[in-house]
Amino acid sequence: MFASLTIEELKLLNEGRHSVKFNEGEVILKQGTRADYLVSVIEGFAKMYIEGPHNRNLVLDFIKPWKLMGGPGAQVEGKHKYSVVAVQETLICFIDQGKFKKVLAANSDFSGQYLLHCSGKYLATLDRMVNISQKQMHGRVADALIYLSSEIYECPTIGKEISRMDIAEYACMSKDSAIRVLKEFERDQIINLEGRQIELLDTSRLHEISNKG
Amino acid sequence: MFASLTIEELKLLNEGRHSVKFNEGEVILKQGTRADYLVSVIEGFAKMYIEGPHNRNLVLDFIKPWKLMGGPGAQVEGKHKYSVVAVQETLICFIDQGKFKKVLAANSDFSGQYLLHCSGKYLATLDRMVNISQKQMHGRVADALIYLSSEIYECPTIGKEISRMDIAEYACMSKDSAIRVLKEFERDQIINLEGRQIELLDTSRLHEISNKG
DNA sequence: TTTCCCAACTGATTCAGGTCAGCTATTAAG
DNA sequence: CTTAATAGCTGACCTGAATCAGTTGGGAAA
Repeated sequence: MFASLTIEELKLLNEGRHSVKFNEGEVILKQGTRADYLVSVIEGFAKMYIEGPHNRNLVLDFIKPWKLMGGPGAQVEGKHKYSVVAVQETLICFIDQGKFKKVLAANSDFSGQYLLHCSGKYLATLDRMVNISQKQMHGRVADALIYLSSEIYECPTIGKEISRMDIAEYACMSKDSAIRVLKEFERDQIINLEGRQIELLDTSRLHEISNKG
Repeated sequence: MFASLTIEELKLLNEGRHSVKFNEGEVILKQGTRADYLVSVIEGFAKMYIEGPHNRNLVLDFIKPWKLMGGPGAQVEGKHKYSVVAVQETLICFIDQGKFKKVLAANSDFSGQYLLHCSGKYLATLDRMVNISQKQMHGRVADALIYLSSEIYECPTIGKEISRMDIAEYACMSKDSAIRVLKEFERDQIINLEGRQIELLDTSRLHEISNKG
C-alpha cells in the first residue's frame, strides 16, 4: 500500500515514526484514548478487540506483521474504537496521524488505496455480522478456525498463542461453549488438539459446517 | 458532502446520472449484481439488507432522502454486498461509478470527506456488532426503537411503513420474538402500539434497557 | 520440592429465545 | 359479498447455549 508514495512522502512519515517493543499481554492501544497515532505491527502477534459493556470482549481481528490499525476511529471521533493487546512479544511502529493525513491529502493514489483498504475492512465486518447473527456455535467456531488457519497462520496448525478464550471471544460465545465445540470436533476427527495447538485435519468438512451454519 | 466539489465536477457527475421511481416493495439494488452505479434516495424511504444463507435477512439500515449507498461494495469486489428495497414509493438517483471515481481521484477534499463517510459507517457497524453479539432481545429491540425514532423519523413516533418483521430483522431475532418484546414494552407503558405505528412514551427507560442489555 | 494460580475440561442445571400451531383483523382479489 | 392471503398476535413446547460447580494439569513463584 505504501508503494505509491514518493520518497519525500515516505520521509515525512518516517520523521513522526517510532518503534516500541511490547511484552506478552501488554496493551498497545486502549479503547477510548486519543488517537494521535496510527499503529502497525512489525514483528510478533497481537489481537484487536472491543470491550463491550458487562466486561465481555469481542475480538475483531488477530494481527500479524504489516497490518495497519487505528485509522477509522481516529479520523471520525479522534478516539480509538478498540483496544489492541500483544499476544506475544511484539514490535510496534507508531505513525503520526497528522502527517498521515497530510500525505493522504497530497497523494490521490495513496488515498485511493487507503479508501480501498477501509472499504475492504467494512465489507469483511458485514460478513462477520451476518455470520455472528445467523449461524450457531458450530458454524461460528468453524469460521474462526478457517480464518485463523488460512488468513493468519497460513498453515493447518493454529499455534499455542491462541487461547480458548480468544476463540470464544472471536466467535461470540462463552469460553465453556467454545471448549465443548472444539472437543466435539476432535471427537469427530475434524481437528486434533494438542495442548493449545489446534491442527485442522478435515478442512472440507469444516467448510461444510461453516456453510450449514 | 458534495459541497466541496467544483462546478465542473458536479457537471461531470450529472452527465452520468439518472433518476427512477420505484414502487413499494420493488428492489432497487440486488445483492450480488454488478455495481456500476452509486445510488442515492431523493424522495421516499428504503431499507438496505443482506440476504444471509437459510433465507434470513439482516437489515443494515433504513434509508431516508440524501443517504448514499453502494460505494464500498463496488470499489472492492465490483459487486453489491447488499440489497436495497423500496419501503414506500421512492425516487432514486443513480450515479455513474466510473465518473464518481474520477472525481474522487481529482478532488482530495472530496475524497477525504468520502473516506470520513465510509469510516463512520464502519465504526457504526462495529457498534452494532457488539450490540448484536452481547445484548439480549430486550436491549436489541430498545436499540432498534431508539435508532428508528432518533435517527430516521426524528420524532417519537415510528410510522406504519416499518413492519414487525423489519424490526426483527434489524434486531436479529425471529418475528415472533420481536412482537413479544414490543407487546411487553407496551404493557410496561414504555411504548404505545396503534396498528403498525409505534409511539415511544418513555425514552429514558428505553435507554436504560438498551444499556443494561 | 511445595504451593499457588490459571487454563483447560466436564457434567448438571437453567433459561433465553426459536419454532409451531392456531386465532384474529385487515386488505386484496374474484 | 365471499374468499383468499397476509400481518399481527398468543400460548405451548423444545432446544441451543450460558452458567455454575467442580476436577485436572501445567507453569511460575517461593
